[in-house]
Amino acid sequence: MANEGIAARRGRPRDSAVDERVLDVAWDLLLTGGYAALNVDEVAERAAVAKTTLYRRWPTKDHLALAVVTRMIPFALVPDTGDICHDLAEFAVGMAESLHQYRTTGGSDGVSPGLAGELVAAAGRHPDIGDLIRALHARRHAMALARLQRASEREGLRTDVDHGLLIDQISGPMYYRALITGAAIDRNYAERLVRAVLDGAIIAPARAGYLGTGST
Amino acid sequence: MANEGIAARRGRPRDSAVDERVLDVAWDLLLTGGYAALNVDEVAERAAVAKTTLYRRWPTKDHLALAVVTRMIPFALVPDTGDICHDLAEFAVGMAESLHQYRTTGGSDGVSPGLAGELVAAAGRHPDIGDLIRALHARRHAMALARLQRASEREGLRTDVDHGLLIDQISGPMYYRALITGAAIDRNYAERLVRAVLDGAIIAPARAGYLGTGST
Amino acid sequence: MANEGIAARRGRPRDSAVDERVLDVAWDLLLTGGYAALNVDEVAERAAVAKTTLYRRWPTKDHLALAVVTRMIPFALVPDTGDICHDLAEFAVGMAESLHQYRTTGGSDGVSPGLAGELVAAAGRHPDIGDLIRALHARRHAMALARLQRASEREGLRTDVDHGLLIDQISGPMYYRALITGAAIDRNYAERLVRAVLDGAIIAPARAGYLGTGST
Amino acid sequence: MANEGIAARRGRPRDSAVDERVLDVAWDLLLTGGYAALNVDEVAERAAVAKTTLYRRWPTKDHLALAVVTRMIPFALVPDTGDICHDLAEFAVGMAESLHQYRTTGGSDGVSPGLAGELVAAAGRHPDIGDLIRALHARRHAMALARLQRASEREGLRTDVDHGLLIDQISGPMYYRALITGAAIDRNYAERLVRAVLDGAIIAPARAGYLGTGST
DNA sequence: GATTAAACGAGACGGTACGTCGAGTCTTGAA
DNA sequence: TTCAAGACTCGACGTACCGTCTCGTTTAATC
Repeated sequence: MANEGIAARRGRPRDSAVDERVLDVAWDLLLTGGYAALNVDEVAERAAVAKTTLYRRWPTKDHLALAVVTRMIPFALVPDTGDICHDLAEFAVGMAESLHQYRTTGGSDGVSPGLAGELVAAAGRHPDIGDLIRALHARRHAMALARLQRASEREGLRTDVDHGLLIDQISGPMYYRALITGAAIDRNYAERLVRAVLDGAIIAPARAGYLGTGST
Repeated sequence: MANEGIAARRGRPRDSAVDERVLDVAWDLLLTGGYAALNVDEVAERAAVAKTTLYRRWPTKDHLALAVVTRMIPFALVPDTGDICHDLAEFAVGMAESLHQYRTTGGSDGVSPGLAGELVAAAGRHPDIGDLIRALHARRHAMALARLQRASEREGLRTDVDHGLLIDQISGPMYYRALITGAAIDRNYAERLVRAVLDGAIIAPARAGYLGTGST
Repeated sequence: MANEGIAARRGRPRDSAVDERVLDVAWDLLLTGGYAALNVDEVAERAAVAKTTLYRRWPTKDHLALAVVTRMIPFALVPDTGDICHDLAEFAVGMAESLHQYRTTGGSDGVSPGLAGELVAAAGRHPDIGDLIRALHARRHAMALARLQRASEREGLRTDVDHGLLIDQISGPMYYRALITGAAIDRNYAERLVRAVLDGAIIAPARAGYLGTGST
Repeated sequence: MANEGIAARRGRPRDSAVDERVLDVAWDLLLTGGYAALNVDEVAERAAVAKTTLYRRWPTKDHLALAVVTRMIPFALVPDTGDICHDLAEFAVGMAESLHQYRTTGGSDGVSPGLAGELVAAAGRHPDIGDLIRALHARRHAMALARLQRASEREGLRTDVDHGLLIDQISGPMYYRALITGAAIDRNYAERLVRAVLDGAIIAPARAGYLGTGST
């Protein structure tokens, strides 16, 4: 997102320390007071950076916010331990943790969508931000798809179920709760969700795997 | 949202025509230019209403937007025809249609979250808006739960599946696509989703019901 | 300012207690926070009076303010003890005291014109208020003129000096200091002023009168 | 009022053309409709200046008004021709002319205090405006004092009269009439006033000077 | 006693302007 | 060229306060 021109360009080179200072400050503001507290002037002042410099790197406050967030909040990845139940559950838990972080920035009440909501809105305001976010999710989707593919081949996942749909059934409820209903998204919910989704999608033997039968 | 106290209220009563004019104008602006075009001054002027009056009823632009939207975009309800597959599919389709409307206000590209994203952000900015939205969804959730309960009793829905989770698995992906991935949410997707979710949740005979086997 | 038509009018008569309550409250607000604190809504609420009622009596906040002020701040009159020096000095001192009161409303610093300035502005905004104020001053002017006339006849005041001018030379500096320069207006200044003005206007014997030679 | 730092300041320098445009427009509005017509939004628009820029220079509408006025209405100075009678008369006439300008802005009736009244009120509302105005008058006062001092030395002005008081006796009535009584303040009045004040303050020979005996 | 005229309390309403906030651009001088 | 500083534009928001209007209620004089 920042710079990296290849050929040594004329003139004074960009100070890479700037990126760091700015993103740190911005993250701090986001943590403290949420999106509303992310004020460009404030960021510039605290980071001892000119607004010009700032805008040279991020064309918009929204872009800055996205940069901060993608840097600080890990994007849930899909592990591959060989146990699809376990891996999907971990995937869901990672997602839950990310979303929880979004929720709790700005001293929020833990129910409101918080930062995540603002980023969704930002995606609506700036097509390129939308593209970025969608690309990010597409990457994750592809990763999950690949994992499911391997599960089909090795772990008895039914091949007649729509893998994409299956991923939606896991990711969707997480975001739904985070953004809309405000319901809790913890490890317990993540695991129950994965179990429910996989139930019926896996041929017998796998059913007795990692997640057991569990109860709420 | 407006008034209707029962006991003879003192003072000049609120002019209910104001609500109508304002909401109409606001809706028009939203349709035309999206959330960014919803300008309080403009609304006031076009509706021939003083800004003070406007702020007396909706304390914030966000509140006004929510009012407009809840009035103009029908909230998907859960029908009850006796066929749970069909009913849930209709429910999902209704939701899809609502979300599609959110997406396409303001001449959007049909991929970005559009108005819905802004409302989610608004829910994060104003606790009371969050509460309202959550209450709305809770009402819908309860309605769906009741429908599933009846399905357990009459239509062979397995009783050992978590009904709440089941609803999340339907609503979640819809919102996920609407707000995050930008993927299409049409009748086809809605039906596939419901089929996938119910598959395994219903005891044999029902499987051959309304939705058939279908294909992407 | 209030009412009391002569012939008993039809309908409910005005409640004279209202005037009192309102003026008391208004005066209190003026004292506490100056003209800026004189808020019509606040007055109405504190006096437990409807704004309608209030506006039925004083067509404007400015009118109300004037009413309050003319009720609470005594208008300097011209005494007649037979000693023109003494009487004019007392007159000036009375004026000084009134102006001091204006100055010190609203926790002022004692230099700013305070309430008096606002009333002057009000006189500029509403012709009728201007007329009222001018009439008030005209009345005082006439009174002073009459006093000077008697001084001409009995106390050796030179008849070739312009009495009107003489009054201006006394009143003027008082208001000038109160409204413009912020200089002190106390008894000392009042007396020095009168002495200076009368000096030369009075035939010898009076010069050794009430005010002596004084210094400062 | 504008800038003029000496040391080369960092950052974009203030555009001095802005001051000019704004003050011109504001003056125009004042002339046309008086203080009530001095509308910040209007000024900004007509001067093609952002409101923010405007408020950066004048923190308040009142401050702007004062700036306009001090720029456009010449402040009466004290000439020195060697004839104290003549000079003071000119001084008074200058003051009269200024005050007349204040009175006649906004198509006033020529009796009400007009703009001057509003400025007096402004001085009461904002301590710094009061300070500015008082400083302005203090400067004039000092100038007049100096002139009187020279008159004492060269023109036979009695040294035992209080020069400050003498100035008050000239300035005071002018402002008194302008702000309070609404009486005319023309050259004739100014000259009569000066004559009356100096009469008795000057040792014989000077009495037959510039102003003669005059009549109303 | 019924009617009627006016005052009153409460509070919504219209209108106008003010001052503020924040985003993003532009113009300097210095590195 | 980049950077720091800071002025500038643009646009909207929310607030404040004034004075009017519309109810329903109360008080008294009149029929």
